[in-house]
This record gives sequence, structure tokens and C-alpha cells, in this order.
Amino acid sequence: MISVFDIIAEPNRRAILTLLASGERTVGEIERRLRMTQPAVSKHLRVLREAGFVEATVDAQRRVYRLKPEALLEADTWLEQFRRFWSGHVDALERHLDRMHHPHPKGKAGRK
Amino acid sequence: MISVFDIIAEPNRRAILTLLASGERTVGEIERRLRMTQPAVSKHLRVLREAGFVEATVDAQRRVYRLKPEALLEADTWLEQFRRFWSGHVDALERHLDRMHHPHPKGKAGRK
DNA sequence: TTTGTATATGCCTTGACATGTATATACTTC
DNA sequence: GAAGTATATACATGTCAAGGCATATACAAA
Repeated sequence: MISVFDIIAEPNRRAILTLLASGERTVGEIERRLRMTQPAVSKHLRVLREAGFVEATVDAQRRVYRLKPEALLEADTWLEQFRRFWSGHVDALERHLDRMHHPHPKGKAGRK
Repeated sequence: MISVFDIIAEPNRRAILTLLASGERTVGEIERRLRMTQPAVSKHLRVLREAGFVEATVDAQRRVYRLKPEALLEADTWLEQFRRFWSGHVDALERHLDRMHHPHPKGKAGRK
């Protein structure tokens, strides 16, 4: 089971996703737009397809690929836990950092 | 230059970031909480530190690590381009998917 | 049916990275 | 200073993924 994070770790894959965010494309279009070799594109598309990030419909010899944005939700959800740090005002961040600098009341590790 | 996406692609690294989101910790604390070996923790922390995701202060033999949340902003920013797909109402997504199904008025690729 | 176009796949090489074990370093306490 | 604690680093190893090239497959046009 490959994770969302593995998917978006690859730059070319991110580029493909970004491109598809603007509308569906054929393999050839992606190939030319992103200046990748055709096999490279096909392979990335396969990964993206099997992971549920894109889907394709057949048009004669062409395959038209289309984004399945829901798949990215998980990554966004994970980032949510950090969003509080930068969203809102700088103050919120500052207050937090401030808090971070004080010793937390956790179980003091050094048992010696 | 290692990217944000490479950083968060590693599960243990994500775990460390999540843990640090709740407050600063020493290496030993991380080690025990996440049940990783000490060298593993140190190595991931090194990567995180050099990439600007955490910082450490010295306390005798201990190093207290602390999150630098700003570093994650870039990932959040990248995801922003997809957020419109799922944010708001289902309608928004449906309308989009609908649009995606229609042939886009791009340069028809097949020049033959 | 031959030729061209569009996409997928197989094989191979290469490089990056995560981990484990062992060890070095620094500090502290006795 | 000797022994223990906390962390970093070196080295060796295994895994895995990305890319290149060649080729297979499917469809189309002539």
C-alpha cells in the first residue's frame, strides 16, 4: 500500500497532478507539456492510476487522463495539524513558539 | 536541496513531526514514544534539522528538539491548488468533474 | 495488409535512502 | 578519573524506485 506522501514525493508526478488540475489530457499532451519521455509518463500514470489519483478513458488509441482530487485529501488532512501554526495571525505562531520554549510537564525522562 | 515532499514521505519522520507538534522533546523521549532505535531517531532529526523542520537546543547531554512549522507551509501551499475540488459543497466538485468530462479546447494533439 | 500513431510494459542499471551495529563524543555524577 | 548517560556518526547492507531503451499491443489510415 503506497501512501499519498510517496505519490507526491516525486516531482514529475506532482507536475502531472498539477497539469491535470487544469483539465484532462492525453498521454502525449502530458509528454510534450512536461518534456518527459513517453514511457516515463506512462509509468507515472500507472502509479497514479493504481493509487487512485487519476483515471483514464479510452479514445481510440488515446487514453484521456483525468484527476481524481479526493485522493489528495489525506495529505491535506495530515497537514491540518500544523495549519494552526501559520494560519491566523503571526501572534498565534508567536504565542505557540513561546509556549514551546517552556519545559513541558511531561514525565521527566532522566531517571538517574 | 531536499524538498518538503521528500521530508514528509518518510513515515517515521511524519511521526516525529506530529509528536513535536505537541511540544518539544528530547531525543530519548522521541525514541521511546515512537519505539525507534536511537540512531534512527538521530538520523531523522538530522535530516529534519538540516531541512529546517526542527531545531535543537542543548541541555547538558540532552538535545531538546522543537518544531519549526513554517517549513511545512510549502506543502500546504502546493495542495492549495486542489483544495477547491473538495472544499465547499459537493456541488463544486460535481460541477468540476462535469467540466472535466467535456473536451477541452486545447491544441488537438493528433496532427495526422 | 502495410504503415504510422498512441500507449503500455519488460528488462536493466543506477542511485538514493532507511536501518542496524558498532563506536565516538560530550557531559555528569560519584 | 572512572563509570554511566545522552546523542551523534561511520560503515556496511538491503531495498526500492526512477529512468532509459527496446519492444509489444492496439487502433487508424491508406
